[in-house]
Amino acid sequence: MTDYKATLNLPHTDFPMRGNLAKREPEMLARWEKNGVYQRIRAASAGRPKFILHDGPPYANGDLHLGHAVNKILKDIIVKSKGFIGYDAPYVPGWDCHGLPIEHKVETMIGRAGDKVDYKTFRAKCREFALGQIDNQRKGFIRMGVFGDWENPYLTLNHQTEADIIRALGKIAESGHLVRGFKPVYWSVVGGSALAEAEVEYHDKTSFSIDVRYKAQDPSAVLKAFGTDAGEGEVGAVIWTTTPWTLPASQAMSIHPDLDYVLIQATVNDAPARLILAEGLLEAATERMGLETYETLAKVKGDALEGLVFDHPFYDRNIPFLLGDHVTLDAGTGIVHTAPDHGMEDFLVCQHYGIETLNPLDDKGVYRSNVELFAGEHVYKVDPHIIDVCKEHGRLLSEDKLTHSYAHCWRTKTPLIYRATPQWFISMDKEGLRGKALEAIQGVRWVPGWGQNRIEAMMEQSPDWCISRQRTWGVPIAFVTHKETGELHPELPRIIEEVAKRVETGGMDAWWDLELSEILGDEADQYEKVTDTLDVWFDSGVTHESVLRKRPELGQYPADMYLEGSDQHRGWFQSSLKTAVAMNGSAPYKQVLTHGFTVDEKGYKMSKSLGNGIAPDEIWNSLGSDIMRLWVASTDYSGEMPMSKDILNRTADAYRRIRNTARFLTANLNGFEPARDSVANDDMLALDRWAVDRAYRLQQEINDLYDNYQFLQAYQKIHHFCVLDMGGFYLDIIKDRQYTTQENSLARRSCQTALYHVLEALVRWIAPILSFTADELWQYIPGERSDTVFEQTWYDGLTPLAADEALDGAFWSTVQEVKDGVNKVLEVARNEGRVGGSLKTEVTLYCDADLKAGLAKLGEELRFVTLTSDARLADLSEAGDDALDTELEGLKVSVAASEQPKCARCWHQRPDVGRNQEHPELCGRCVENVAGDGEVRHYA
RNA sequence: AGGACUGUAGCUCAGCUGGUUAGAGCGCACCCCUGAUAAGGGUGAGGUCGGCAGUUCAAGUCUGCCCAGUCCUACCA
Repeated sequence: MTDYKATLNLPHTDFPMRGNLAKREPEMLARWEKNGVYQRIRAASAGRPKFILHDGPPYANGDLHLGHAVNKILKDIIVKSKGFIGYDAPYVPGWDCHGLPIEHKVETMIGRAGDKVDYKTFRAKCREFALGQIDNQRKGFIRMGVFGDWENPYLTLNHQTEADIIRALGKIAESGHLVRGFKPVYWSVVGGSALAEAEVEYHDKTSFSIDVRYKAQDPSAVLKAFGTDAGEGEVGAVIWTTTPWTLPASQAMSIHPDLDYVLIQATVNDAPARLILAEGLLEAATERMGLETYETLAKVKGDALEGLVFDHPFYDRNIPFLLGDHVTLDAGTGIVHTAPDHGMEDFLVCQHYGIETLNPLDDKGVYRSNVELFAGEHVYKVDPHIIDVCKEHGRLLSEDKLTHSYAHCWRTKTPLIYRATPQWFISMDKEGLRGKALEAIQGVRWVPGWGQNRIEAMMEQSPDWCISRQRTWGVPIAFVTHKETGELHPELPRIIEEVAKRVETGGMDAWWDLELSEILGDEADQYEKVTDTLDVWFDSGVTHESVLRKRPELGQYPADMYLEGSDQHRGWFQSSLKTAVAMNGSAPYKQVLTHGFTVDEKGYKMSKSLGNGIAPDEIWNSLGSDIMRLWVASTDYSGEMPMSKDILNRTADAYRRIRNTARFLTANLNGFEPARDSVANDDMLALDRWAVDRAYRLQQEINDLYDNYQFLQAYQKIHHFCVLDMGGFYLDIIKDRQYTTQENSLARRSCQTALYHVLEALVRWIAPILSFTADELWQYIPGERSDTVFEQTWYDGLTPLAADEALDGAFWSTVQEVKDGVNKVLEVARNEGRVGGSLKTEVTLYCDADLKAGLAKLGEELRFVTLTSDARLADLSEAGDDALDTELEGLKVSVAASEQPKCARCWHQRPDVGRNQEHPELCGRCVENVAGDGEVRHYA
């Protein structure tokens, strides 16, 4: 038997079937770095319209987790796809470098600033630490295939950036949005410093527990509010507290608007007294106060009592009833003594009612000289004295001790107090920032749309933004204030600029080292430097100023897009918006895209304790970054993003399918030189023109999907194209023609031309997502081409079917339905054991008139579409019992095993096999292909 | 506890303004092929559309409640 295999044009390529990505990706990264892919893209896209995605800086601490990966990969897909769409889309990654977490890390390494090491050394160490973290994270981002200017990222710790942050602060101050105020913070009286929430530990502490009565100034008003005039004796409200030391700062009492409050008749100190407290705590409270007999006189909702005024237990001070949702029935009396100096909720309630703080305690926890009765006493020791004073005034209703969990300083292990301290705020309302911000929100495109509601709600409720921190590792609030008045120096802009210039060269230490006389001359001794640092949210919040405007390759305001996790509505989206509106009166972004968080396959968040987390390096070291990227693209980022080993494996399956489709296309371009062998579209066979048309149409869809950030849809379309249009139809059909026709025949070159066009398109479609694979594939496609696929835009060599095309899209759609019908009938026969492979069969298609006329257009080539050795057309009316219905109206199909001899070359079973003496094992067309002028094909 | 979002076959997703037996791909099962071969082709089985109640002639699609999950309310980035 002659070996005719050698006469076939079988596919061949060196593009490997298996990605082996974990090994190959690093090689590709090395090549990209060596050839400067990012710079090449910049050069290739120079002059195009810009699309600026401004990077939200991750915090420069900790190893990368999947959330980082999702964020950076989404950004990368956008940046790359915008490139293919035709934009110049530079990407400057950034890092957020200041702040408490780094400070903490460094503290554990070298000790506390101002204690074990001096501040300057401490800051230097923080800087060094942050840079180390950045290096680690950067390696990871690069490994994920994210393109950007990794050599020159923006860092909030760059001297230039620090200087610009200070300038931004100055701008905001100039515009009048900045106010100085007070705010309670956790304060360590032993350490003499403010603490962040993260530095608070909770330990048991024994405190005094007292009930105190506040006397109504106008009893009749209270009675009226209760709608009664019953009872006798003083009218008073009862509060309960475990912090008697806060009573000197007591300025109000809070009640809940929806709770029921009762007025009871009781006896206190042998005198009749009427007391107010919450009905829900009546029993517990009266028992605690030892009120054995009492009588309820009236009951009313809290909101009916708002504004009633009482006397302070021992000061001449008005104490009003305020309404607050924070009041509960957990303990006490349902009436909360309210000292804005010493509680966050107290502070907020009072702020709402316009009650300011008193600031009675100094840094060491000692009452200031202006505090009556207790001046000079220490907060830790004053409780008994205060209780005595209450008793003397007849205000004390109960006294006990209580052990409870209480906030302690993590360093000194001493109890903490809340203490109102002077702070700098960006006011939401002083200059109408809130209203302007809400207006700016309207002009932004929020993806998905609910992001707008979310940020609007936050902006509406947002309290003034406290931007000052009593920390070491942060950009200094470079203000100079008058020692007596606390007022900002009138020459603020000049001072800011003086400082900024120094910081540009010397870093933030320049501020701490600065002698005021250098910039203020003789008046220096009247002023002092503010020692607070900026909230790190301010650093990143003003990158629209310090980075977006400043970097020449960006140089644009506002950015086209900000893209972060949904938590950043509260974070960066908001801080950026506030600062931008304060400085420029507009939003810093045109579009905001939000993604959800990663969860496991059951929808639970990833956590160490559940052990359900998957680290990015696990993925890129096993399956490869492209699989991780494909997972990102194939997951709906608008909600939770489930991830598991199983999901990853599914993703890898899909990857292989796309890769193998590309590989098959490549393999069939073996020997094809596009410049030499391409066939003009008009000369191509009908089916080949159809394939190119499919790609043409799909490319338009894909362009729009990428352009609108619908990566999931783009991925699915690409995948379906590979599976359905190509694998299940086109490629299956053209194999015969590819393999059997003459190498340089029109039949084959037409097909190769189509495959080439499809491949050129496909490699670009997948590039934003499967960056490694696309660029690997790029090297195997014939023809002259750029160094990387990323220097390209979408392939422009695709041609749609002509409007007057005889075999149009609808025709081929019908052919696919016919093929489905044949397959079903074939499968029936196969299951009955009557037939095996489709080439061993002959089919008869019984068609109605329309269908028959249509299919007749394919003439003798119908069998190549059905993949059978013979395919005959017949009238539907001729169908016998062996013809089975199909899902296509007007089509019945019968199948029979072919009786004809098998051609040794093309494996079709044809009656003309053996007619040629020279090639007795071949069918007619194979003889023609092997020894003649070659078979002619018209359609398929 | 409040605010926002999510919940359609084992997995990833479609299901427009409510209207025929809820779709696709993957996976799975079975079959074919062995000239894409650690590939390829075909057929098929899988869903009380988170649950309950309601509006409606009609609900996956509207309303309410409930359940589960995620993010934010903690100044922590």
